[in-house]
Amino acid sequence: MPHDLPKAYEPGEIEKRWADYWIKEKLFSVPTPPEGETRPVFTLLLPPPNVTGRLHMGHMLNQTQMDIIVRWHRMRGFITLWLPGTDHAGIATQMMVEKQLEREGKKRREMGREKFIERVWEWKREYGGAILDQMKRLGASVDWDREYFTMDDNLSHAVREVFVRLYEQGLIYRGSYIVNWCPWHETAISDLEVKHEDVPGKLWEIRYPVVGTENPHFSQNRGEMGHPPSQECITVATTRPETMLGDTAIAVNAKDERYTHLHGKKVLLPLMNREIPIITDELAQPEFGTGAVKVTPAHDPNDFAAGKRHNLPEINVMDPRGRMNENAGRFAGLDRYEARKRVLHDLQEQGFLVAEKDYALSIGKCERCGTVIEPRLSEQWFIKIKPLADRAREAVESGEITIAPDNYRQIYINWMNNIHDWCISRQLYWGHQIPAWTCAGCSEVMVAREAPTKCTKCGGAQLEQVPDVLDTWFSSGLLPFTTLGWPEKTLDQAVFYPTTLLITAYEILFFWVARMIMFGCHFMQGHEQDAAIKKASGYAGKKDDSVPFRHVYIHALVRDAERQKMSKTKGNVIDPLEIIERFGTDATRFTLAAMAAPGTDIAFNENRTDGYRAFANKIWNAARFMFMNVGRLEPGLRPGTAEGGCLHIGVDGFQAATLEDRWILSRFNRVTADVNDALATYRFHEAANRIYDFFWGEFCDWYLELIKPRLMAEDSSARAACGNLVALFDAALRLLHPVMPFITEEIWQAMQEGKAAVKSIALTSYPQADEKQLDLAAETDMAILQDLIVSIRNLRAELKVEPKVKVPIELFAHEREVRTMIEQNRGALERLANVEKMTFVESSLAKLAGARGTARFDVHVVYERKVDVAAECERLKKELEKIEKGIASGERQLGNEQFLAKAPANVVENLRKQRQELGVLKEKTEEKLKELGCR
RNA sequence: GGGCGGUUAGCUCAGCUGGUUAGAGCGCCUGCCUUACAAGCAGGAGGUCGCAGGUUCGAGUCCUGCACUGCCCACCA
Repeated sequence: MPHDLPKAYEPGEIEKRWADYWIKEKLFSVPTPPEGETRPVFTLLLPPPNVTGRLHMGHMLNQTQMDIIVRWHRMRGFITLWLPGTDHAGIATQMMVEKQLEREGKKRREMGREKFIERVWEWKREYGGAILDQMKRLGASVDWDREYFTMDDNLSHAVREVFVRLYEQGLIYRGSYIVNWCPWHETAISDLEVKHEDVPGKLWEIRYPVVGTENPHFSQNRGEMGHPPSQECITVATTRPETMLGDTAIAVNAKDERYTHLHGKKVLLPLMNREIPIITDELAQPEFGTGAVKVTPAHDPNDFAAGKRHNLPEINVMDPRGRMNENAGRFAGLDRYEARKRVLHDLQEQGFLVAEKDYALSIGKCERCGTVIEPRLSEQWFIKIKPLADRAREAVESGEITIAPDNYRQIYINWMNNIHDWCISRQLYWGHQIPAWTCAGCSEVMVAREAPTKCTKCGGAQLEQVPDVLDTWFSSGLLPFTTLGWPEKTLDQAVFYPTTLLITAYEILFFWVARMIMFGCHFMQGHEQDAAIKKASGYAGKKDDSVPFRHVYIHALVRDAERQKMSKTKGNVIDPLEIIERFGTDATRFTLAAMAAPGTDIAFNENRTDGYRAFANKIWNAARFMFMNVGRLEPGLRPGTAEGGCLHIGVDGFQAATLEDRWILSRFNRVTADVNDALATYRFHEAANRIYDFFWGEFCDWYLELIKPRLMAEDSSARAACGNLVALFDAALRLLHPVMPFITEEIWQAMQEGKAAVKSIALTSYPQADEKQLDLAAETDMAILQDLIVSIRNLRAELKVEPKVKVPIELFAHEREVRTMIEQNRGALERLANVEKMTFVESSLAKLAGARGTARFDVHVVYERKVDVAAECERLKKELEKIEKGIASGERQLGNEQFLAKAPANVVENLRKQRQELGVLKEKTEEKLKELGCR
C-alpha cells in the first residue's frame, strides 16, 4: 500500500475526478431487480429542480442530506434507488424564454403557440441541464440512467390519463370563478403562488345616492368634499375604488336597523349611472365601517359568493392585462391604477367621495413577478379537493406516512382541513395542455385521452383543444408513480413504490408534498394487490400501501451569516459553487450536515466551512502518516473485506493487543452506534460531530500518538500496529463516507491500490457497532492515563518548563491497579507528556509545589524553576470554590431523604462516588493552599 | 386575526425522553516548525442558560405569564 498522497490536500481536482468516475462507471444505476430478489429496498425521489434553476444553498442542503441518507442505506445493503429529474416549471420557464424573445423584439402571442413551444424546447436543450450538471459536482449518488423530465412523452401521457380519470370521476370541473389573476403573466395562479404583503394603503368612502329619496340633511352637507347629491346616500368603503365600475349591488345586513327603511330600494351607481339593488346579505357586517358594502361579483371572491346567492350580474371590468375593458365606460383602456386615480378624481368632483383614510392592507402579489394580483372572474378548471384531501389527511393521521420534525405533521393536517378547491388551469403556452376540446358549433367541451374527431353533442367536426395548460404541480404531484411506469403496471412500481423517504424544504410542503399524497393515495390504491406483479417481484410480503412515501423529513432553511433569508434583491445569496471552489465539496457538505439540527434554520457561516476544510486536511495528513508507515513496514498491506460492516478482529487485521488498541476499538464501536442512531432519526449534525470528534479528538490526537513508538520499533509489534492502523482507517473512512464522499473515496482507493473487490468505497459495507467490542475497563484506564498526561502538561506549563526539556516525575497512585496500569503504559506517558524518569512513591504528593492531585493519583513534576505562588494560589482558590460548590450540592441531595427515595439508584450511586472523590480533592487542595501559604 | 419557532461563552451553534461541576467550532491569550498535518500541536481565559413565577428530591431541559425576535397561514369592505 505504499501509495503516496500529495503533500497538499487539494479538493478541487480530487472531487472532479471521482464525480466523473461515479457517473462514468454507472455506480448508482439501479436496474429493475431480478425475480426473487429479497434485499430490502430504499427509494428516494429527488425533488425535481426547475429546468431554469441555478443551484443555491437550499438545494445543496437538501441534496447533502439526501445523499447522506442514500449512501448510508446503500452501504447497509439496501437496493437503493435515488431518482433524479427536472421540472418543466411552466411559469418560470416561459418567463425565461419570453425575456429572451423580448430582447429580439418578439412577443409570445404574436409568435403563436407552436413556435413558442418549439423555442422553449430549444432553450431547454441548451440550458436545461445546468442545474443537474451542478448537482454532479455535489457528488449526488443518483441513478442518472433514470433521469426524467416532467414533459417527457411517457410522463405527459400519464398526466393526460390522470386528468381524464379525475374528470370521469367527477373530481375535475370547469367553471367561471374568481381566481388569483396575475396581469403580468396573464394567467390564473393558485392561492399558494400568491404572497401577501402588508403595506400602508388607503380606504376610500364613497356614497351612492338612493333612488327616489330626498336627503334631509342636504343643506348641512355643504362644505364636505365635492358637492353632495340631493338624495339620501349610502356610504361604502373600498380599497379598490376602480372596481366600483363593476358593482352590481349594495349589501346591508338584514339586522342592521339603520338601513331597514332602504330594503328593496335601488341606488344609482355613480359614474356609471346604473341602477343597482340594495340587498340584504351577511356579507355586510354592521360593526364594520358604515355597515354597508359594495358588491362587485366579478372582482372579489366574497362578492362573487354574495352575487351567486342573489343572482346578481357579474360585470368584469378588466382585461387580462389589468386594464379597464369596455365594461368600464369612459375608463376603458386605462391601466387599473390610472383608472383608480381617474375614478377617485371624478367621484370627488361629483361629490360622491366622502373620505380618504389611511389603512393598513395586505395585498397579494405574484410570487414570481411581484405584480399585484387581481381577483378576477374567469373560466378555469378545478380539482374538487375534499375527497382527495380527506384521504391524504388520514394517511398522515394514521401513521402510514410519518412527517418529521413532528410539528410539521400538525401544520399539514390543519392545511388539509382548510383546503380549497385547486385551480389547475394556467393561461400559458408551456406545460401540459389540458386534454379537452371545444366544439366550434355548439361550444360543448369534451375531455378525452385522444383528440376527438367530431362533437359528441352536435356531431360538428370543428374542434379546438382548450388552450390552457396545467399547473406545474399537477404533473410533479404524480411523479412518485409516473416515474415508475404508471399507468402501465410495472415491476418497478411493485418494487419501488411506495418510495421510502422524501426529504424536502418546508416551502413546498403544500405545493408538492401534499399533492403527491393526494394523488398517490388516489391512484395507487390497491396497486400492490396486482398478484402478477407481486409474484414476479418477490415482494409478496410487502405492506399494502397506496401512499407515495412512508416518511417525510422537512429540512431547515439556509440563511446568510446574519440570519437573513437569502434573496436576489437583498444581494445576500451565497453561491454554493463558489464556496465549493474555495473549500471543497466535502467541507461544504460537512458544514451543512454539522449545522443541520432538525427544526432550526441554518445561518451559513463560512468560518465553519473553513474549519471543516481543516478537518478534511487532518484526515488527509493522517492518511499520509498511515501510508508512510505501512509503506515502510508492510508494503502490500490492504484493508480486509469488512463484510457486514464490522471491524472483525483478526480477519480485518485488527488486534486488540494494547490498552490503546482496546480503547480505540471500544470508542470506534461507540461512535459507530451513535452515528447509525443519529442518521436513523435525521440528526445529521450529531452524526457529523460525532465522527469529527472521534476522528480528530480520539483517533488522531491520542491513538496515532500512542502507536508511534510501536511503529518506530520496526518489529512484529510495529507490523501489528500497522495492521490496526489500516483496519481502523478503513472503517473510519466507511463511517465518514456518506458525509464526505470524495476524500474518503480518494484515500480508500489509494489504500486498495486498484485491487479492491468493488469499484468504490460507496459499494462497501457501512460500519455496524458490535457490543462485544465495547471495553469499559479500557475506556476507564485510558481516561486516567489521559488525565495524567494532561495534568503533567499542565504542570509543565505552570512551571514554564522549556518545551524540549524532558522532566522527571513522581507519582502516587491510590490503587495498586492504577499504578500497574500506568507502569504498563510508561512509554506512552513518557512520550506524550515529555517525561524522562518516572518514580512511584508511597504517599501523597498533592501538597508539593509543582504537583497536582486527583482522586486517582498525585503527580509531581520535579523541576527547580520556582512556582509562581500568587498565580498558583489564585488557581487553587478558584478550584477549591468549585469543589466546595460541588460538595455542597452533593451533600444537599444526599442528605435529602426524598432524593434517596425517589432518584434512580445509579444517579444516587454516581453522586456518592463523586462526593467521595470531591472530598479527597478538597483535602488535597486545602493542604496545598496551606503549604503554599496562600491567604 | 390565528398558529409555530427562537432567545445558552465575544461570534455561530449543540445540549434527544429533567439526573455528576452546561459543551463544540471560530475568535482571543500563552508557548511550540515535537520526523502526518502551522489548514498543525500543547496549555489557558470566557456563561447568574432572555425575565418573573411555578411543578419536582432535582430544571438549560416540564408548566404559566412577560419581553424581544423570526416564520407560516388567513377572502373581512
